[in-house]
Amino acid sequence: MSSPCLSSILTNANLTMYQTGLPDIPPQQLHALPTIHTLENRSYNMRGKRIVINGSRSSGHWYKQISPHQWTAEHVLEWISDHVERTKFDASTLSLDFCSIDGPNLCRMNQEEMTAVFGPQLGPHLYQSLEEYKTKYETEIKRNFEYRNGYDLTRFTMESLTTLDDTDYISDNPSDSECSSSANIQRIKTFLFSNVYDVCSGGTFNFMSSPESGSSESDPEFYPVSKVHIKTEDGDCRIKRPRGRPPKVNRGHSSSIYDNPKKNKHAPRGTHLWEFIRDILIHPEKNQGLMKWEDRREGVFKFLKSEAVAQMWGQKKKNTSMTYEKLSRAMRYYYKREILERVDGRRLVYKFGKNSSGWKTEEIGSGIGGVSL
DNA sequence: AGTGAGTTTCCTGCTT
DNA sequence: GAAGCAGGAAACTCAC
Repeated sequence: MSSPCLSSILTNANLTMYQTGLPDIPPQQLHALPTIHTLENRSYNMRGKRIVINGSRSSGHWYKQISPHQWTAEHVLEWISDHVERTKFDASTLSLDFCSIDGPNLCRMNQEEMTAVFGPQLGPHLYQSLEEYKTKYETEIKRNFEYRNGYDLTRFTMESLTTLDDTDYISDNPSDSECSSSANIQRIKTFLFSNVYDVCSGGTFNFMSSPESGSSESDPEFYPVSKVHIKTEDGDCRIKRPRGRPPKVNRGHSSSIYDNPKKNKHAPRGTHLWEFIRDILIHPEKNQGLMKWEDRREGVFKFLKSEAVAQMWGQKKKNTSMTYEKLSRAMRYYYKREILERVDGRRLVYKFGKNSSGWKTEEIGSGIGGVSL
């Protein structure tokens, strides 16, 4: 059975999935935008559980972020749609019967079956694409697990791992005697579940390919994800990420499409945050209601537009994800070095400390600190 | 290549 | 409840 409406169904499926109205943002900027990953809430089904994922980065290709074994029918539709679009294939010749197929069932199909379903032109193309996604996902997840837990998973397929039950004991680590088989399986399941469902806990990574290319030739990249919450019907279970800045992935691989083109993220000496703040205060032309002196002689000042100042600082450092929260953390580090002093009980108010310079009227007047009015 | 400085990016807990 | 503050932790870039 063929349908002339399939292409519109594919389009509708995509519209349904991507109706957030995200603008076209280059991947570098997408990577840096602070709020872009908080825009979507999504639901997936896995073994009868409804899972709501809040706050994953959106690329517009959700299926690429999930293992093919966990694709829903929507993801499969999205994936087919992508290939139909890319290959300029006539979607009207496709059978609608297979548009409700989900990832696990899709993964069970061999090349002949795919060709029979999707035709000799699209079938092999889809089969090859699916194999690529399966392989990459399995390899990376296993590698991450092995790296963190020391188990050798090479003899297991993704299917066998996701369907492990507690009677299977797969530890290859003889020193892991205290670890029961059940606990082991649970650990692996938890890890796989976390990876498959876009959960990042420090060393866990998300799977995504270039939104620009959208092609299977472009290698999907792993990158860290921030602030992901998972809810199940059993109750809210927020996955905690470890403290500290998440490690940057693909360190040293400058060819990555996600490498930020900015080279000098770190400000050159002489343009420290406190100096930037000071310059805003002493240069009225730079300070358009952003900050004000509370006590000029004492060096007490206040942020009037904290986020705007943070944005300016971010602009200077070529970091579009700068926020007042981050800026203020850097400000608080100045307390220890006595560049700033605490002003207790007053929000957005800071005071220059004894190790700061160039803000006093007499200094400015005599040109100390390289500042002139 | 190693190291330290100065952030940046997370977090939790508390206060306003 | 939101916003801000405080400070721990870890990772980052850059200068030396």
